[in-house]
Amino acid sequence: MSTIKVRVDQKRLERAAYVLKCVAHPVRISIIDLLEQKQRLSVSELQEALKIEQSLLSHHLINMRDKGVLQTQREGKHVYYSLLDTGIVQIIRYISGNKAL
Amino acid sequence: MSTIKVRVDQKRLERAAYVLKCVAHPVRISIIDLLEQKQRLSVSELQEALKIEQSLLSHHLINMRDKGVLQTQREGKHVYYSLLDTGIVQIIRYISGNKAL
DNA sequence: GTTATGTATGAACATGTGTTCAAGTGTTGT
DNA sequence: ACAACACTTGAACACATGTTCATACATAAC
Repeated sequence: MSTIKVRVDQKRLERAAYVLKCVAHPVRISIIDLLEQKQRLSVSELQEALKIEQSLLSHHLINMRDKGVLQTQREGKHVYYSLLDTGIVQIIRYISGNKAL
Repeated sequence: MSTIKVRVDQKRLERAAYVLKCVAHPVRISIIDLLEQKQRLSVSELQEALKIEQSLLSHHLINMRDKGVLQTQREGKHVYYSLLDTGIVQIIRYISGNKAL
């Protein structure tokens, strides 16, 4: 009787869930998709593409940055966001390219 | 001035977020990990491995089944769960094998 | 300085999610 | 029929999350 064990330790599990949660939202998936196409985009460029309220977008962006998915650079009035964790991209690419979905 | 567009359509976005949400939880990641190791496991076997309350486990399992990630077969008193969507496995494998996490 | 533009912040609210508990359904064995 | 076991269900609650609105901050242009 071989007992089975979870191979991933608790910390990794929590971290994995944390990252996945951050991706599991239509708006955030869209943001990642856009940033994969064009390395860096300002908030207003993203807003133009997503057509959502500015403050809502800002909340999502800051959320993603705080979780280590995005990074920012200010340039004058504009703030440019870009992908930091490229692993996320692979997940999105996999998911959005999956016929089963 | 080339405007950028989200490449994934709304329905796929929602579905992708839906599936990812279903994975974005420590207990559910563990369940997937266990079911990858051993094709099918009964609720009590899973409970033994996860050491969580039975009804909580049941809620998670049914949730995952309803979302098309798992499937069930009853055999006598036992109910066996197994993975239905193998794509999920790849995501978990990718995430849990990611040094960056 | 003031104004306009781009972005962030915080409170408030609605909604969704995870968990527990108590009770329910199936199935087997006696 | 009854008890014992394996699992499900639903209500209740706490907590997290998404959204909106109004307001604040930062930079540039005048």
